[in-house]
Amino acid sequence: MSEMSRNEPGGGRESGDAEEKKPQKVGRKRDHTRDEKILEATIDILAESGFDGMTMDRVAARAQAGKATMYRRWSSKAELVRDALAWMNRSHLDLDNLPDSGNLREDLLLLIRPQSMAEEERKFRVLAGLGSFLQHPEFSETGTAGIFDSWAEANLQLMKRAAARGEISEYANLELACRVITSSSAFRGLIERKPFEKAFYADLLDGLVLPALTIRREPRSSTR
Amino acid sequence: MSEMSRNEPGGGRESGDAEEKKPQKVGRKRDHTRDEKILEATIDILAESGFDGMTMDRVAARAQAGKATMYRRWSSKAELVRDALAWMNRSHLDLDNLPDSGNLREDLLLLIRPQSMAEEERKFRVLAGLGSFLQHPEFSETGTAGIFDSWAEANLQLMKRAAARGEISEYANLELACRVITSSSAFRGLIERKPFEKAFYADLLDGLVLPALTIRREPRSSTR
DNA sequence: TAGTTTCGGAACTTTACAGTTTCGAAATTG
DNA sequence: CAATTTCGAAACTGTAAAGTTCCGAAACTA
Repeated sequence: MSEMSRNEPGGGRESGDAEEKKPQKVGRKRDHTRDEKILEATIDILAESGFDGMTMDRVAARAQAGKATMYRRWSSKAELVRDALAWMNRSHLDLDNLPDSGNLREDLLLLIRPQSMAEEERKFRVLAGLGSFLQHPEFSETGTAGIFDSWAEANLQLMKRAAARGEISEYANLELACRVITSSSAFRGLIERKPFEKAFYADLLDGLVLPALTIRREPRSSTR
Repeated sequence: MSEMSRNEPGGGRESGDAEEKKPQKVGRKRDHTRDEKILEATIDILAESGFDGMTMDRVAARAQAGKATMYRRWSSKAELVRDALAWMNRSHLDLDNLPDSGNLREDLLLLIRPQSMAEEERKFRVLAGLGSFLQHPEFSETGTAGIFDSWAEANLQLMKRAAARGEISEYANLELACRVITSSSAFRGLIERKPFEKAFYADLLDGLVLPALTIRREPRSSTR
């Protein structure tokens, strides 16, 4: 988040220099509830129409805001989108409250409840419509890391618990398995643009991931 | 390919109707070597700067062509890009001349020779920069199918041969394994934008795909 | 109350680029 | 040769959207 601040009453950090911009206290205060409304409208429109279809005028209209209000907070469309992505990804999976059924397959499936998947699909749609905006490396991480990393981390914890239970092989490459799950799901959602169905996910687990994790013998070492 | 034709000497298909446009033979002939130069410049710039960074003026300048020449062949930027993608994907993997070392792992690795991988990475860069242009379903297939499908098909044939040799389980889901290989590679190239190294590919094979394919017991049936 | 800053809304300016037209030169045909 | 169509190059047109400015009203401070 990098919003410009000018008439912020709370953030009065004392500056060492004398000629610094001291927090002015005169005038109407900035209404922070507008921020979220604008970010929400931004994500809404990104999900509907992608980056190119998202115009500042449309966002302003959707958020019932004036463009002056928007440009007082974000100096460009790129900055607004960057912050909107961060805002979208603020709700991570709750890593402290993961399913624990005693069975890895069940745990992995419980992770993708229909409710949370609707959210994720929306995020996918936003990402897919982002297009070449994701090109810029500075924004690429903001856009993707928030979604895939937290999911991969959750999967990894489930797998580690399964390993501790002796449910899967001690030789299994858990990080690789997690990457494959997220990669395959992302490819399906972002590139193929197919809906994320439970059957697809179950096939991926049963046909490839779980068999590989439960293999008994040591895998061949990689060639480097 | 859907280029407009007007002064084409060769394509004189006799028209049944009397008032049809008959192939005129007068005037300077169209120089077909310009087509390829323009398509090449298009792909060049797409790889460098993505769809948004590719302007018709830039392509014209790079190809040493006039814009009139371009619009005589393609009626819009979208058409030009579509044909350029098809042109880029004209060199498929040679499915009739696949490696056959007698070992699946070796075959799969032989498929990604460094030389062909440089080509593929370039294609990945083009696709990544295509962004929201890929949104349009009509072009999505042109863009992705040419790259991933032929590769997945080659992998599938190698796996089928390995299955015939008894090298991998009869229960293995070969199509799924191929999809996972292409998906993971595409995610790495398109989303993470990391280089496609042989070590990554070998890890994927050794850590996940080959173990899953060589599993002995029947996998759990998928939940639908 | 006077001064300042916010608000939504709308008009405005600027810029980038797709697509069109024009130009003189070169090919091609009859 | 004359007519026609191509070529590269450049000028031109139209439009969409980013970014700016102005407006009257509201909120806040001193």
